[in-house]
Amino acid sequence: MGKNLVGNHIRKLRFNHNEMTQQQLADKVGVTRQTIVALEKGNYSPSLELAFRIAHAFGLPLEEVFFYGDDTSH
Amino acid sequence: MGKNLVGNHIRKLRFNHNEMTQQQLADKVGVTRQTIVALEKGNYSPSLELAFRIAHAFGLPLEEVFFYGDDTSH
DNA sequence: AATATATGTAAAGTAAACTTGACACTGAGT
DNA sequence: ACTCAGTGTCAAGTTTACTTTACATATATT
Repeated sequence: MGKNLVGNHIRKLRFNHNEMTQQQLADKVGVTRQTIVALEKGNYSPSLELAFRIAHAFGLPLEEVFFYGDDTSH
Repeated sequence: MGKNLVGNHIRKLRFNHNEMTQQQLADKVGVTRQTIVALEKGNYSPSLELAFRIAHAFGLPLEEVFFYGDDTSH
């Protein structure tokens, strides 16, 4: 049902990179925790605006957090 | 309302880079022409998925087409 | 003058992103 | 045994992205 073609490394980044909880990330980017859960699970892809804010929260360019199609590079 | 914080270079790219009409771009990325109009006008920001497809249509990385906040670099 | 192409706009509808509130499970700490 | 932090999930609601249809205007072409 409308297979989501966009993937992300949010969960990995929370642990490896920042040791951040879902709630902390949610607060930092201004959404609810449920939204972070949904994104990590791949239920849907974020708005471009939210994607920018999340990437910014990790101090990374957008395309190092989100990718289109298969994750070939990481 | 709810000022759109994401900008883009779609219109510039259509002319300078590809000589593409709104309709051609719309077809290429699988949306209607009205969506392209709205994006160029900055009425709203696209989904992340659509942003990826548009960047791909221009053969550019996403962040060379879309930017967060002011356009400092171009 | 007529036709075609490219663009702007607007109203009403659908679909998807995101919120709110609530409850369940696990693992660590006391 | 109890509590608490972190996570998963679900249902119902709001907001925003996107569609559909339709009409307007400007420029170029015949």
